[in-house]
Amino acid sequence: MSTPEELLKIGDFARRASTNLRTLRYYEELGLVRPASRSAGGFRYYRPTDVNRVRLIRDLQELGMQLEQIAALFGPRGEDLDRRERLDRVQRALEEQGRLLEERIATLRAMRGRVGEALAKLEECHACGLEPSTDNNFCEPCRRTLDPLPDLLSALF
Amino acid sequence: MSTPEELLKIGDFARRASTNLRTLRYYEELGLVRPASRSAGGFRYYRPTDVNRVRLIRDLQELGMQLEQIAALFGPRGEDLDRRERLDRVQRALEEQGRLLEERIATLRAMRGRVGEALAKLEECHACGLEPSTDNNFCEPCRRTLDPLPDLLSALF
DNA sequence: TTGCTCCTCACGTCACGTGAGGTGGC
DNA sequence: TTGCTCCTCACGTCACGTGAGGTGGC
Repeated sequence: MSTPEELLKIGDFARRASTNLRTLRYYEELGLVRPASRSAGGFRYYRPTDVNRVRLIRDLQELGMQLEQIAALFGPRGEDLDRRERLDRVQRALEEQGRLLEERIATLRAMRGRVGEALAKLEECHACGLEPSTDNNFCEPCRRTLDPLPDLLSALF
Repeated sequence: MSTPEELLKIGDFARRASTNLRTLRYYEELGLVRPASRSAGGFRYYRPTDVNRVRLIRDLQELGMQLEQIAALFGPRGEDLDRRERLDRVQRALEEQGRLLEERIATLRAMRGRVGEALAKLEECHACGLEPSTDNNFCEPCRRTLDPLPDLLSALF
């Protein structure tokens, strides 16, 4: 016999999923995460394994996806899919997430590189005694090297 | 003589900054990016170097910062800061961005690892002939190994 | 003068935040 | 019965999106 998982009230479920009641009710409205059942009084009861679903939704949001896109990625969740369809759909969703992750990691690494360069240049600025003048507003371009500043310094000066 | 940078109308400026008019006007409302001047008829004119500022704002938003936090990170931008204060403020902003980047990259890498594991398990599923039953709803737990599914598969099945 | 760009309201939207007022469950 | 959790509206917010109706600039 499979252990019949204990259902959770929305508060406990929200805690396990690191989210809150409002968000869960909104996800339900969009059909993203539905409680397994309701009590006679209207209380929502959730399957513990569905916390994984909530966490995945949040992760995909962080990757820049809108809730409607996420719903489309998940596709219908009925019983009316056969084994093959189900496996294929899951694989496509995972591959899509993988693509988004690779892109994101690449751009963040590039950003990190630029931050490093800006900090290095800033070291030089500490050592340099020249004052910014109206001639080179906020030290742009650099009076010492006459080069333009790294973009990040240009943004922050 | 320093080349007096040509000022840009909001449309050209938006194109260079990969954004749009509404966003720039909203940033102005919040005091984040102000046009260098206005024409008699009210047209905004921007300094080309300020595209760096706009791009930085967008990058920080992608890292999860709100516009008010970004404004605070930037601090006041008046002429009334001395050289040392200015350099220190810029350094703090860059270091903060660096921290956010490291955190973000680490969590994205972890996510990528989990996607890889899920895809590997899915390969096994393709090879496995067992049908999901009501006993193991959507193959959870796995009927072959009796292990729980990777969280991502649990979320997607 | 014509066409394109820009202007200022101002209402709409997405993903929730935050009460108000009321009821369910151990 | 008491206290805590939950319920459903419903209005508010952040960061813009999207016209409406009008004017500026080469």
